[in-house]
Amino acid sequence: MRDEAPWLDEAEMTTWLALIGVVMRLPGALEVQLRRDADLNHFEYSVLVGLEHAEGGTMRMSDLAFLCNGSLSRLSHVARRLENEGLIERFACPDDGRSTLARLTAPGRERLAQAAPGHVRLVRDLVFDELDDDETRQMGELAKRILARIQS
Amino acid sequence: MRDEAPWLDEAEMTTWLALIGVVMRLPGALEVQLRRDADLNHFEYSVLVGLEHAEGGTMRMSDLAFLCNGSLSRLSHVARRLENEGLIERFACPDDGRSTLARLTAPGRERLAQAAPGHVRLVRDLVFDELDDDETRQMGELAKRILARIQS
DNA sequence: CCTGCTTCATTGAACCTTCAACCAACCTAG
DNA sequence: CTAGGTTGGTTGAAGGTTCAATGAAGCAGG
Repeated sequence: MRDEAPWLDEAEMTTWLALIGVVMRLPGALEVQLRRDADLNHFEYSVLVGLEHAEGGTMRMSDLAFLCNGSLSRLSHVARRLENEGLIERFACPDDGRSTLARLTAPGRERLAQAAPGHVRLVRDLVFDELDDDETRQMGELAKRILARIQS
Repeated sequence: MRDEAPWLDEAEMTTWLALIGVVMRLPGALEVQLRRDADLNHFEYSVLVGLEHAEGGTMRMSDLAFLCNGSLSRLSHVARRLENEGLIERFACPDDGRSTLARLTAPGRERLAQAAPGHVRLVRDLVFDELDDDETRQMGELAKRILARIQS
């Protein structure tokens, strides 16, 4: 309850409405394409992408959850679904008995290949085709600083 | 399947990871405060705020759904909950028999007053304390242009 | 005026996420 | 070595969102 301005000024409000608009609508826009092309939602897609970029297609559940911006519980449920579909597999970590490792399977890579081209095209359509190089850098820097605050 | 670069370049990827990070994590961060201070989720809060800013605290369901960046179906479910709690009321539109109007009640305003100070403080903490005036304007402009593409 | 199309809104079922409880493995101070 | 705390992960239940179906009301052409 420190002495702060009671609400946002006009410039801040304009920015906030645009930002929250993107935040609320972007996931839905992405999921339409992912569902259509590969029957995945955005979180499932990011799990598969996360594993694809990892050494040996393998990552600890905790690290994967953080990378995908989701809770461990959420990942655990999603991993069960993905495992039942054969897109990933899980096994105990040899180094730490508490940890579980998740690995991308060959069918998982295939599914990713189904989704990726359309996904990239959409991301370009919605974001990068609108921004020049300098604006892209600018947006990245600002988002990164805001993200750092959210994560802290 | 037009001839496009197969994936994002490094600058684009950096920007995308930061942006999607904000998109995935911001709602959760906001909801912690709203749930604690007023037992609302972010969508419910934005519904109440939308009505508060409207003439006579009243708005058509469709317009409200668009303003809140949600589907009409989602709003319909949420409106039922809010109405059961007495925070809003719904009634037929006199001008158009298809439309329903939603109005903010006095208890709704009270609930909003419970949530708002903490919400503003949090929005400042996460976003505007990190940005100077020029960056705020910059972010607003970029987000607005991206949002326009998502909405189209 | 009546037929078919579109808009506005609600509903139930399926699905997904969150929350809290739980358990096992690790770590560390005494 | 062991009791207590921390970390990593899973689970079931509760709650929220999406999707498709439904229906009422408006509108436009013949």
